[in-house]
Order: sequence, then structure tokens, then C-alpha cells
Amino acid sequence: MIESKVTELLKKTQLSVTDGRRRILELFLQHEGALSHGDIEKKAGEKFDRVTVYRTLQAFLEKGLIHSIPSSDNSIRYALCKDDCSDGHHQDDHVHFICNRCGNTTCLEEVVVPSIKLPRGYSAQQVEMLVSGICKSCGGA
Amino acid sequence: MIESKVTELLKKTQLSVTDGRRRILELFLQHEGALSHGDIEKKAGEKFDRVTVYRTLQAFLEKGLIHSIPSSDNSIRYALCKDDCSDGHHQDDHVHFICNRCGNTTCLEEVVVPSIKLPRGYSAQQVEMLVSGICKSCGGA
DNA sequence: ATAACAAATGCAACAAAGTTGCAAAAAGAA
DNA sequence: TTCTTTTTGCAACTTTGTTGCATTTGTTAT
Ligand SMILES: [Mn+2]
Ligand SMILES: [Mn+2]
Ligand SMILES: [Zn+2]
Ligand SMILES: [Zn+2]
Repeated sequence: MIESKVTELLKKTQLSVTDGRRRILELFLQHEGALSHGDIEKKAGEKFDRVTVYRTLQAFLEKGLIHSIPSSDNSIRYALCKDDCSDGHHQDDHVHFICNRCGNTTCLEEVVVPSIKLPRGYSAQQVEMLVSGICKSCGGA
Repeated sequence: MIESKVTELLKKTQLSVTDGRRRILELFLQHEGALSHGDIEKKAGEKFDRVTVYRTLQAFLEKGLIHSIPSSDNSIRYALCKDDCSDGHHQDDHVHFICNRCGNTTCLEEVVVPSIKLPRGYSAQQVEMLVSGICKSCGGA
């Protein structure tokens, strides 16, 4: 069950398990694809205060439960991390895909971000790769 | 002179040349690195209305004068395009670097975004690569 | 189970960012 | 210059994000 998975994850990351956190984590587990703050606010319904959603995402981020995905439309998305992300140390080196038709953002876990050679003087700490186009579900044609 | 370059660019893109547009384009030409809406608002001073800045960036974007750079902090940056970007068709296939020390975002024109193989069903229309770390100026020591 | 303590939540009051319609002003064309 | 079109500024508004504080809830130890 998702119920137990949720509690397990919260326990593992040393977060006290509250209704809000359970609900939001549940949303991530159910929903294939990334969620923005706004998405969560809508999906979680009236039950939780907006501020709580902000703080919960913040906490999840810090604990390495979720990672954030940059965007070109001023609305960061978040998605669950794999097990190897822990307390502050993220290890999400996969490509993200943004569908121009359905608008969904997906983690392409199987596609690793290629390494890259930077000009002299620059040193990289993190690399993000964002691909936009038509996703599998929308591809149809 | 920058003055004439500015006017030339506006004429070329069929934008009527106004004080606001001149000023903002000037900022882009002077400033090495990308600018956010907020940056521009500050740098342009009290002289221009916030709404005008929004509309100007929008216009520049559509005409292929500038391109936008995704971010993880809900503040899109913009930078000048090269000559080969025109009316709606952008051709900015370079890597963007975000410095964690000085906060500047730079176009690494000389670093081309590597191509990538997507899983079956996905088709790419655009690829963005964002590298964060320490930039040339901050690298020092 | 209860009490004590620590942490999370909701609320209120803000601040900041973004949007829209419209009248006035400025650009471009004739 | 005059006419026409486009851009601008303003006002009013919506949405998004932040902060402090009192209350509620979760956790741990008795
Ligand atoms: Mn991801
Ligand atoms: Mn660029
Ligand atoms: Zn899609
Ligand atoms: Zn720097």
C-alpha cells in the first residue's frame, strides 16, 4: 500500500509524520510526473494552508525526498528522488522532459545527463538538462 | 557606438524605436551576462513602468532579440541572441552557466549542448542545459 | 495513558510579482 | 504637419511568496 510507503519514507528522513506531509507525499507517489507548488495546492484541496505547502516542499527538498526541476515559466516543478538522495545531497543526474502538448514534466530516469567540457576557469557543481517536445503519451500520430 | 547598434537592432526586427526599448536593449548590450525582469526594473531606474518592462521583454523574445534561460528560483533570465535568431525561430544551442557565488548567469556560446538519445516515443523540440558552479570571475583561488 | 517538550500548522498581515483595460502620449507614414 | 497605429503609464486587481506568532499536533519519556 501507498499508505505505508508514505509513512516509511517520512520516518526514514526523520520528518515527523503529519497529515499534510502524508497527503503531499502521497500525491507525489500517485502522480506520474512532476508537480508544481500550484498543482499541489489544487490537488491537496482546501484542506491545507498554502504556507504549509511551501514549508512542506522546502522540508522535502532539504531531506532529499524530492528534487526541483528548473523551468522557463516561473513555476518550478518537483519530483520524487531515488533512494540515493539523502539529507542535502542530491544525486539526480537524469534528463527532464517537458511536454509542449500536455504540459507534463517527467523524469527520464534512464537518460543520464551527458558530461560536458567547460571553458577554462569554470567549475561545475551541478548540471541540469531540460528537453521539451512531445511526450510518449501525446506522441500518438 | 552602442547607441547606433541599439537602433539598428530595433529597426532590423521591425520594432518601433522607443525610449524604453532603447534603454532595455542598451542594458543587455552593456551587461555581460543574463538579466532577469527584476534586474532590468532596477537598472532601468524609475524611468519606466514595470508593465512596460514586461511587454518589452515579451516583444524582444518574440522577435528573436533575446532568449530566455530557465531557472530553479522562479526568476527567468534573458540574454541577447546571436544574429541567427529571427522572428520566433530561436537557435540558441549553447550551455548556460549559473554561478553560485556571484549569482550571474552567463551564455557559454562556445559550449554546444550535446545531443541526446531519448526513449522511444519522445520527440525533442528544444534542449536546454544549465550548469551551476563557480564562474570564471569568481574562481580565483 | 499521560505529561512535557518540540515541531508543525493556520492565520493574518504583508510584500513582491504578474495581468488587464483603457486613456494619453509617442512613433511612423503620408 | 497631420493622420494613424503602436506603445506607454496608470490604476485596479490577481496570484504568488514571506514572516511572526499563537494554537495544535506529533514525539518521547515517564
Ligand atoms: Mn527528476
Ligand atoms: Mn544564452
Ligand atoms: Zn504530453
Ligand atoms: Zn561568479
